[in-house]
Amino acid sequence: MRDSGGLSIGAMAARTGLAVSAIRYYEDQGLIHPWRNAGGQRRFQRADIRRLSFVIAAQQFGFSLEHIRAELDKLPKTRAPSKSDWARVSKAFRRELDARIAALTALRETLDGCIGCGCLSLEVCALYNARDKAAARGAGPRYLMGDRASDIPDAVR
Amino acid sequence: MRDSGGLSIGAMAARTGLAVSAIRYYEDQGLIHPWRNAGGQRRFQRADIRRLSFVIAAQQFGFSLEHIRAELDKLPKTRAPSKSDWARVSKAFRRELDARIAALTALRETLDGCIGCGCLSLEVCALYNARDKAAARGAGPRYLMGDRASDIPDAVR
DNA sequence: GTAATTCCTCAAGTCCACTTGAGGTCAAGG
DNA sequence: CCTTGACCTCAAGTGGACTTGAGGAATTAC
Repeated sequence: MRDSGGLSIGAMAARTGLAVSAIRYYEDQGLIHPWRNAGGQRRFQRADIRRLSFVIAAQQFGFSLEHIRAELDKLPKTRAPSKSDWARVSKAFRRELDARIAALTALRETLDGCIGCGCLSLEVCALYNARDKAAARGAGPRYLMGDRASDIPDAVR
Repeated sequence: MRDSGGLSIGAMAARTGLAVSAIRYYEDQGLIHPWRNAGGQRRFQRADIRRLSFVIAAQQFGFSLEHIRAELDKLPKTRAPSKSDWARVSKAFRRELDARIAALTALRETLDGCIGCGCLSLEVCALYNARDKAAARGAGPRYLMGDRASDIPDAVR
C-alpha cells in the first residue's frame, strides 16, 4: 500500500467516507490531482484528505463541483498547501457562504410575511417577486449551481 | 382566453416567470391540478399562481419537488385555500427551513474553526467529521433531497 | 373565414453528480 | 508462486428537473 509514501484510492475512500468511484470522478473533474505509481495506480498525499473534506463540506452548502474546483485552483499545485493557503480559500468561501445564508434568511422572512398575511393580491405579493431577488443575489442551490439565465425570463408583463 | 374564467397555461407562465413546459411538468408531478376546458386545454385558478410561487420559493431552499408536493397536499383540493390553510403549510415549512439554516450556520462555524486553525492532524479535525453530523441532522440539499444512505459508509476505520 | 398563435401529447434529449458493469491488471498474504 | 482482493479504464445507466421537437388540434385576431 505505501509504494512511495502515497495513499491508495481505497485508503482515501476509507478516510473520507467517499465512494472510490466518486474520488475517481473528482479527479476527472479536476478537483484532485493524484500521481501514479509504477503500476499505474493512483497515489494521494495526506493533504488530499483535506481537499476532499473541503469538497464534501462545500457541496453540502449547495456549491457545484465546478465552483468548488475554481476555489481549489487557488491553492498551490506544486507544494502542499499551507495554513495560510487554506485560510485564503476559506475566506473567499466564507464570503459566499454568508451571502447565501443571508439570502436564505431574507427569503424565509419574505415567505413568513407573505404567506402569513394571506393577501391574495398576488401582483403585489412579495413572494411573487422572491425569485427575482434570489436570481439577482444567488440564493439557492439552483441558481448558484446551474446559472441558468433562461430560467428568469422577462416576467410579470 | 377567459373560457369559463380560468387562466391559460401561457398566462400562468407570464405571471410566474416559469416556462410553459415546467408548468406542465409540475402538473405531471402532482404539484398543481388544473382542469380542462371544452377543447382540452388547461385552465388555472388565480390561486394556482400562489401555489406555483410557493414551489419556486421552496425549490430555492433546496427542497425536492416530491417534498414540496407533500407539503402542498396538505392544502384542500376542492375549495381554494384560505389564509389559515396557507399559514398551516407555512408553519411546517418554516420549521424545516429553520433546521436547515441552523445546520448551515453550524457547518459554517465548523469550517471556520477548522480551516482557520490550519491543523493538519486530519483524524481529529472537525471538518473531517462534518459530513457525519450533516447526514445525521440533514444539512444540505444533497442529503435532504436524495436521502442516500449509501453515501455514508462505515467510514474512518 | 382564414391565418397566426397558442395549446395539446408523447418521446426523446440534457445536465449534474455520480454508480454499475465488463473485462482486465497490480499488489500483498500465505 | 499463486490466489485473492484492490485497482485500472471505458461505456453505459440513474435520478431529478426540466427542455426540445414532431405532429396535430384549439383559440384568437383581423
